[in-house]
Amino acid sequence: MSFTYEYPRPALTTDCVVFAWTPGGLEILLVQRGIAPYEGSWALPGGFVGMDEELEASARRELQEETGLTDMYLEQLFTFGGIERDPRGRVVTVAYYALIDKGRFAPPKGDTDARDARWFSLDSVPELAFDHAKILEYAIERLRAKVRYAPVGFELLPEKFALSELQQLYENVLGEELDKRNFRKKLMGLDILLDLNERKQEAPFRSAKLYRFDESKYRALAEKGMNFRI
Amino acid sequence: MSFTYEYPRPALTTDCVVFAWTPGGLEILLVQRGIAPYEGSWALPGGFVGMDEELEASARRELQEETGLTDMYLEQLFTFGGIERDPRGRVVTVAYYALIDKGRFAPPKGDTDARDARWFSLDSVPELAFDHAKILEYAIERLRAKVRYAPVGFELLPEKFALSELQQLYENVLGEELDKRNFRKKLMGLDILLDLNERKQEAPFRSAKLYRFDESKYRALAEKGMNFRI
DNA sequence: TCAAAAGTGTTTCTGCTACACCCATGC
DNA sequence: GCATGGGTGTAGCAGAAACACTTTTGA
Repeated sequence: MSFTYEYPRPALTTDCVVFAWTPGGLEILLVQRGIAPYEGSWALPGGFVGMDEELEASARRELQEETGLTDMYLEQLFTFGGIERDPRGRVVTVAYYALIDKGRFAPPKGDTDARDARWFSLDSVPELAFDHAKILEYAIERLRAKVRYAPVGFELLPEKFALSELQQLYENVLGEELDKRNFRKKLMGLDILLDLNERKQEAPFRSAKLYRFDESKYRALAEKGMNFRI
Repeated sequence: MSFTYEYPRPALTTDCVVFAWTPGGLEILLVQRGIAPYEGSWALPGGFVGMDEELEASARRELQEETGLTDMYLEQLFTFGGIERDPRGRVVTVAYYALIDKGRFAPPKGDTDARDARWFSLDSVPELAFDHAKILEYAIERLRAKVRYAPVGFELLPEKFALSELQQLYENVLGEELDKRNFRKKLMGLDILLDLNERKQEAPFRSAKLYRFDESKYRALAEKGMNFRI
């Protein structure tokens, strides 16, 4: 089967930078390519956009296929269209980034296109195929900017989390230390955290209170002009 | 001539929201389509991406061809890929927005694809072809956010401008009134305006001092951690 | 001398920053 | 009883917001 057009068309793909957080820091999900070009190299999960498929749906489908992940926060990042970015010819890619709670998912598995899929700590990312290093850099920059003015950090945590976990997450994303008292004051002052009156289990010392991000409350307050700023 | 591929490919275009400022408020540039679909309707300037053309270069070329504008501030906005957005079939568009000093250019002219090109005040934009109303909305939102933390507003003014013009511009973009004294204090405090020791001509009353945005000074200060915030 | 816009300081308030100790728990 | 992270308040400071009058110029 083949498809013919009057004018040449670039191929169109989506690629996705998937972030997760652990107490050790931020991680991203990479797949090892099972086919040329860059066979054996690590790359962002992604693939060609179907003809009847929305761009975001394409990104979600690729993630599902290559890594088993579904239902995560996903946001369009930037479209990369450099002429030489793919040796197979002109390929334009719409890049997305995703934020997931790593605990929600089984360890990812590869598929036919992807031999293997693995988490990498952000400070030990291998060489990446194509221009994926540039895309990753762009994604980190965006995430760093966005956590400051939008409540997206919660997407990286389990539903129930301790304030110290949230603070650590922010420190990892922003790359700077934050004052514990000021951080807690700020978060509590925003009035968007629900105190669950539960405590984290299994600690060899005092256990931490657990909170949940109250999204509907956040929305209501945001309407009224409150603005999230960390 | 025709081009054949193993898998179907969406067509790829760029479209551009061109903003300019006048004392009457913000304006955008629209072209009247000379060909189907939506023949006769007003639309954003744009067109198909060439096979050996960077995305941004495509947007610049289309603007040059359809409106005569060159060398303006241009930034990628978002990629719109809705399945039904173009009746001719699947067309994905990478949207950009541009900021220009209207005074630098002759009144725009149409070309073959565009019967006519005209400026429209933002509060009297006609019905737009395709999903261009959505793209416009997105661009306004982006511009509104961006002028607060980056010195892009200057792109809409002539090289030499009065502080009151800058303030009016900000009021138009943000849709709110600003205090004159606080605005001047803030801008002067940033120390990125060069006092030209000139005054605006042709006023039937006291003439205003002219300033120029000192980009290299801005960059130097930005490096050192100063942050532009209005 | 009037009309129109340019230009200028001070006070108040709010929100950010800096900073150190006691508490609860499991071992 | 000790090691470990959890949890708390206050004072000082900087930047934002509110606010009104004088100056300059041309007609």
